[in-house]
Amino acid sequence: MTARSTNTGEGSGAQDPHRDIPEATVARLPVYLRALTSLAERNIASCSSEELATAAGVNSAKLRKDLSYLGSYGTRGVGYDVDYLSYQIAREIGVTHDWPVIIVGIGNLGQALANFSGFSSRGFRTVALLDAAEQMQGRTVAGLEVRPFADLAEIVAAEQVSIGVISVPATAAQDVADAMVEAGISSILNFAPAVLNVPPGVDVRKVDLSIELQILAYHESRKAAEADETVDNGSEEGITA
Amino acid sequence: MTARSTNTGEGSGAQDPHRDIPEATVARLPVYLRALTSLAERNIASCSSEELATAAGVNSAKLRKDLSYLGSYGTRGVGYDVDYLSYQIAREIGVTHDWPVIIVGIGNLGQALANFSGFSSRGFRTVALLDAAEQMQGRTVAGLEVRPFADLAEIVAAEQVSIGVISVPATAAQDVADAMVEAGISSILNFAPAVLNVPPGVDVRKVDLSIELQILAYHESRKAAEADETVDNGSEEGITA
DNA sequence: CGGAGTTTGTGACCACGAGAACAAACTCGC
DNA sequence: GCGAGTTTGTTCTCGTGGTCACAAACTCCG
Repeated sequence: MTARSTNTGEGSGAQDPHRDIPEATVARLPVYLRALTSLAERNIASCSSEELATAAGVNSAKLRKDLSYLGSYGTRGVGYDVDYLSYQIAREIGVTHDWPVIIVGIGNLGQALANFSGFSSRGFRTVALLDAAEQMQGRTVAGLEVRPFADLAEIVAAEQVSIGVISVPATAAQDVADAMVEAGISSILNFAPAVLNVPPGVDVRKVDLSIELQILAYHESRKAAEADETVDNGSEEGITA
Repeated sequence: MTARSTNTGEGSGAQDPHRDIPEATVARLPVYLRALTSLAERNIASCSSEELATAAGVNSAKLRKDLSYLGSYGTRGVGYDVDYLSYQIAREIGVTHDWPVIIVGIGNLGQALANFSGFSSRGFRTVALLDAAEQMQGRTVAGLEVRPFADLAEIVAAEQVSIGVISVPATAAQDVADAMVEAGISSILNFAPAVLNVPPGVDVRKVDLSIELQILAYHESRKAAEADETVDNGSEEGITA
C-alpha cells in the first residue's frame, strides 16, 4: 500500500539525513509531540523518558528507542529538554510549516472535520471544502465557503495541496480518490468505508468508524463468553496456558 | 505452535470456544465482512479467495490464513459461499445481534457520529446521546434526545450498554472514561486526543484525526526530500500526467 | 578530583505477522 | 471411474516490532 521506495541502505547511523524510521515509530511520534506540548504548557522545561513515556501511554524503553531513531537529543543522567525535543520531533514529522489540506464531502462528518480545531493547531490548514451536491454550494462551514467538486484540480494547483481528506459516501470514494491523484495529491486520509485503489507513490490512511466498533465487539464477545464459562475465575486477561 | 486448527471436523455445531485469533486478523475481519456484503448485494453467491482478497484490498494468502483461524468454511476447488462465510464472520465478531452504544459528547463530531449510518447498519444501535453542556439538553440529534451526562450510569444499566464512544474535548476525556468504567462499560472508542487510563479488562481503541494527518505529513516530507535529491530519477514516483 | 547515583542509548532476544510455496481436496470432462 | 485442473488450508521462512538488560555518559557531592 505505502510506496516505500529505494532503501538507501547506507550506514544506518543515527545522524543520517535520510534514516528509515520504522512505521510503528512514525505512528507514535505525534503522540510524543502532543505529550511534550502538554508538558510545555505546564511550564515543565525538561523530563525523563519515564515521565514522557507515561504521559504518552507507552513503555519507557520503547520511547527511548523511538527517539533514538531521530538522533541523540537527550542527555544521560538528565533527560530531555522539552522545547528542544518538541522541535526535533516536529521537524522530523515535517509539521514545522503548515500543510494545506482539502476536504471533499461536506456532510455531517466533513463539517465536523472542518470545525475540528486539532487540525489547524497541529500544522494543518484547511484551504478548501468541496462538495458535489448542488444545495451545498455557497454555504459557509467553519469560515470557508463550500465550493464545487469540479474546482478540485484548480485549487490543488493554486494552493500546492498535497494532502486530501475524503468524507464522502463509500460509493463515491474511489472517484474522489482518482480525481485527487489526478490533481496531484499524494496523501489521502479516507473516512469512507471503502477500499481505495491508488497508484504507487500515493499514501492512503483509512479511518473506519464501524470497523473500530466491530473490533471492540469482538473483544466484548470474548469477554462475555469467558465470563460465562469461568464464572469462578474472575481474571479476564488470563492467557490460557 | 499454539494454533488449534485442523480439529473440529464437525460442521456448525459447538465450536472451540477460545480460539486465539491474532489481533491483526481481527482487525481485517470487518473488512472481509464488508466486501462479502458488497458481493451479496450484487447477487454473487460464491467467490474465490483471490476475488475476495482484491475486493478487500489484501493478499489472497493472507485472507486464506485469516479465514483459517475461524475454521474451514471454504471448499477446495470451488471457493467460499458468500452468505455462509458472511454469517460465520459475523458470528465470530459477534455482530449477529445488535450492540447498544452510547455516545458522550455531542459536539460537531458527536453529532456526525450519531448521524452516521454505518453504525446502525453494522450491528450497532445508538441508544443514548449524552452531553454535559446545559444548552445541549433536550435537543434532538439523529432522532435521539440529548440527555445529561449524569444519566450515564442509569442508562448503561438499563440498556445493558457495554460499548461507549467518547467525543468530548481532550481535557474531559479521562473523566468521561472513568465514569464509563464505573458504570460498567468495558469497551471504549475514544475520539478525544488524549491518552486514556483504564483498568485491565477494559478495551480502548483510539481514533485520532490529527495523528493520522501527521503520519501522512511525515511521508509527504520524505517524498519531497527524495524528489529534491534524485531529480534525475523520476521512475519511482511517476504520476501519470 | 573521584565515586556514587541517575538516565540515556543500544544490543540481544523473542513474538507476531506477512508472504511464498506446496500438499490436500474438490469439481469437471471423458 | 479417473485424470486434469482448480482452489483451499497449512507450513516454512523472513522481516518487523516490543521488551529486557546493560554499558556509556552526565551530574552531584564530598
